[in-house]
Amino acid sequence: MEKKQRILVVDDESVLCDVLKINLEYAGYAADTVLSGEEALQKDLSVYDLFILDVMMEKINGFDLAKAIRLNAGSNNTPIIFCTALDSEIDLLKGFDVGADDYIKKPFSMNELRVRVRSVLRRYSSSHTPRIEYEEIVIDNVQRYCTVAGEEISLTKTEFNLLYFLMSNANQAFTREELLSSVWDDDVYVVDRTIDVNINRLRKKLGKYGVNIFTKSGYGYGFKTHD
Amino acid sequence: MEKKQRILVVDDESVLCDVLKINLEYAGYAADTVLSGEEALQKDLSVYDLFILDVMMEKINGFDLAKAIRLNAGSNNTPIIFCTALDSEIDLLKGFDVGADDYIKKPFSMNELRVRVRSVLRRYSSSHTPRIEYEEIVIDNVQRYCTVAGEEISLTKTEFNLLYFLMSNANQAFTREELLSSVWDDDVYVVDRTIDVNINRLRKKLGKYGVNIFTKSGYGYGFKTHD
DNA sequence: TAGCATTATAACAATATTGTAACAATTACC
DNA sequence: GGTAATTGTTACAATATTGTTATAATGCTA
Repeated sequence: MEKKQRILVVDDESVLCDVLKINLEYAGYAADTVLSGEEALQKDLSVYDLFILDVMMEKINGFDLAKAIRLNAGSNNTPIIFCTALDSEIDLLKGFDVGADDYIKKPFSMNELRVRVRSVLRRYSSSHTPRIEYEEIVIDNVQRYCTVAGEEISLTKTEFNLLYFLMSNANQAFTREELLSSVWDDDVYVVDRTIDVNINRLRKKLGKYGVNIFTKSGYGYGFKTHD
Repeated sequence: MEKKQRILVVDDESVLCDVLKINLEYAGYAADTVLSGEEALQKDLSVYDLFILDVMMEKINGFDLAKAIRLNAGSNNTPIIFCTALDSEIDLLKGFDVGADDYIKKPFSMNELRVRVRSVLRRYSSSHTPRIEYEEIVIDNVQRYCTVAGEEISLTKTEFNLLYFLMSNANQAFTREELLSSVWDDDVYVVDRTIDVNINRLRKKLGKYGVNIFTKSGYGYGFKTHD
């Protein structure tokens, strides 16, 4: 089991903290929450892989907290996602050189959040799981090969990325939109049926394990490791 | 017409209860009031979307009541706003791991209260819960699975959304109109008997738990977690 | 309990979604 | 530059889902 990535959520609304914590943990991260910038600064910031900060908080606001995080040797490179309720704050954010890696406007859905978090972490963390195995499938992200029952199957880049993503997030269903934003580059636009085609290609190449890629009709796809 | 959100006010001052009730109802919520924690615990807590608790009450104080609410399966995620007269209690609240979602200091204006209530309710949405369980039924919005007694039952998109909605608002009856506007896309028009058919399909797939979907003749449907 | 209203259910039709092959566009590689 | 591999798109076939209707069953009220 891979080491979970740690996320610190700083928001003064404890409901939102709870909901975020539940959802992030469900998505496979280790999440801590604190209700203020002061509390955040008492923590050991170096252990986190991502910060999610509310912009508008009493005393220390999100911007100032971000600055403090940037000054801390152990966290000066850690990505930050801001939550904001107001458009005016977004403008501020963009102008502001505080190192916002992304922002998300309240109210947001948990799906949206998961996509952002994953995408930011993917950009920043070099620590991907190098190798994932499921039964006879081995997918190795360092050497970039995939074997099924010892035999190498040649996957194209897209197929590889898709399978790697699905397998590293096994037993979750993803919408086509989520897959697009998680597997494809941010700046390309492809129609969502493209995913179906790539799923189809993957299934064929996976042979008897093709059925492990499941379809949720009306929703999307996923990789299952059990029935 | 959207279903009104229900609020339970627990305060031992009956004048304050009345004032709160009038104001909350005026603001468009359905408000019930009780004068003690004991009375509160006799209610079906699962129908409420928010609790407003006085901290200082005889016998069961607000903190203990909150703990009880958190232990109840149907209300363990429901937000709580505490009312308190003393600063010392606020400090306690912050330190206390009871899941206070907000607090408001007495005396407060009705405006203040409405702002808090709206903000907490807006942030919190039951649809954010990744996973709901009731006895042997598990419905998981991340994996998009529904299992009954460990066995996956395959639900279509509509069936899934319907069950998820009913279970996340358990023990409430919804009219067909409400279900249409909550579960179906806004831009589709379907006749309301369609809901009966989908309810019927769900009941079949739920097997012995089919009876948990109750019919309120002349009104609509709901999901009950007890008799 | 009769009579009306409402709901349950099955069967069917209409729609929507997905699978797949073929092709075109793009990229990678000698 | 030419060739092969990759990738995205489209079209159409195959499935699956969804809504509607008709009729049976049940519930409600006087």
